[in-house]
Amino acid sequence: MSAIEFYDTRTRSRRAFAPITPGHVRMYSCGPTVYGPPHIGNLRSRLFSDLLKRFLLSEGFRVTHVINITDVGHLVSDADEGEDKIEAAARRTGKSAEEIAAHYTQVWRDDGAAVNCLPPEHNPKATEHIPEQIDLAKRLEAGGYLYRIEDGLYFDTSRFPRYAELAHLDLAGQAEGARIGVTAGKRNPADFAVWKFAEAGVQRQQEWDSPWGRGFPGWHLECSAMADRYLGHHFDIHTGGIDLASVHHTNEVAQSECGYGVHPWVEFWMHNEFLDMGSEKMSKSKGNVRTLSDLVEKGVDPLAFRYFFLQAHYRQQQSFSDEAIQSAATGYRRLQAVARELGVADAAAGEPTWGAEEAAAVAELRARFRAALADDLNAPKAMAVVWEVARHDRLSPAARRDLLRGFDAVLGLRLGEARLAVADESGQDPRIDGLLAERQAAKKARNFAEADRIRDALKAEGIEIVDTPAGPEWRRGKPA
RNA sequence: GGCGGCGUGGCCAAGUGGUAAGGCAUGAGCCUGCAAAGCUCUGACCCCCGGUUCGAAUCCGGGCGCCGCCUCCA
Repeated sequence: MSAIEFYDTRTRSRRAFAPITPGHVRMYSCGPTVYGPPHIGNLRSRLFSDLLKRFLLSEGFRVTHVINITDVGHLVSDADEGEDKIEAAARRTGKSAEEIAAHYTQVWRDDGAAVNCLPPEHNPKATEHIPEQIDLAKRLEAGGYLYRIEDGLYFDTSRFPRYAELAHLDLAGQAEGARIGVTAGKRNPADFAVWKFAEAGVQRQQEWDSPWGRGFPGWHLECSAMADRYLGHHFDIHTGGIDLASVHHTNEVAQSECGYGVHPWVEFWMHNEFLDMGSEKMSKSKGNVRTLSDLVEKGVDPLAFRYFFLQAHYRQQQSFSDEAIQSAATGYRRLQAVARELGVADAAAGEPTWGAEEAAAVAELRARFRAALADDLNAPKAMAVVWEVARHDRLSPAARRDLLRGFDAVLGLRLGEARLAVADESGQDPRIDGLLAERQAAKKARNFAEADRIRDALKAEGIEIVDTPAGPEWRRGKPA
């Protein structure tokens, strides 16, 4: 078996992967800041970490996966100024910060479940780990990494020589650029807040006492503190969107390596690329973010989005468009049809038996599927193997069923399961079933005009009739 | 100004030195009362120009085009 290789952002290279503790992988994924609905780009990140986790599980590793919920401290704008996102949303809607956070945390969990992501072993909230964050800040203060200015406690990036390492930053070059805003009092442009002081006269909903006064933690602090709490000082994999590398992750590294005295803090940094939205580029300020619910409203099965995700490599920008998601939905539907016919989800099916020749073919396909994923998680290549099995005309149904079942443990497409999507159950509505019977009778009498009339009438209601070898079925889609 | 990525058939997308996976769509056929579904068949001068090589989509140089990050952002 070939070695597992993953691309690591820090070293900008693909390396053989092996967990620090044999047999046990510890990974951390940057989760949502819960001030608004997750969009499909966020979902790509979630799906990426889920695919990674499922693959590691299929390799026999025990996996401890942590995904944080950031429910405080993420500022609306520029470096370390502006309003806290959650406080801002609360003010805008008249709800409490807790209500906002609780609501969007639930949406995030529901979306993850809808696309069949495994729940993380730990899903810690920043507000429930304030002591851990204060502890880290104290460690940094003791090490002389912090300095205090008017609005908060800042990390002095010049004290950390490896600051630019993860994202390969050219700090001097950047400083010449016009886009770096400089907060008054900061020693270096890249310095960031570890603890922010509550402003006098401004009543925040979320603030805590600390050795430095009342306030709230800086955005990056919670990830370092919670990763440490659940995974220890040194762990295997940290994932997130590519945009997080240069600021958020860079700052996490600075805090963690200086605070906990480790290097490297994380063995593999894995970043997923963005969804390319083309002309309809998503922008929260423009209010045109696309969410999973938007897709569902258009009749797209959430798992069709998962299928869509699997069609491109995670480190490649993936073009999203209605046409692209619709073709994925079609492909997914067909794959499901095959899987159902094969009984992929039928628990009753016993251990398959096959001859030596077939066993060799099965082993070869299984090896290619596994090798594709071991090759820096090349999902599209693995999907090609899936289709090869789905359309194989020489393997026995039992062999194909067994292969697809094994593949799906990693893919998470719920292959072969009866899905209750928009439209599955037929035979549940007496009126429609009655009309269907009438149509059958008309067909039998070769009165096709009447048969088609019934079909058209139902279609006008958004109900589609499909004749199958087993008889007519109907399903309710969206009204045309 | 700095950092990084991409440009493969109508669309999405693998492939990083030996002459192009897969999905969707299109067209033709089979099936069907008609549809739908399903099945079979169907398509590529790999952005352009140079170079290296026995051999390049794959490496190098130069163009052109597109995108992301550096500021909250997956």
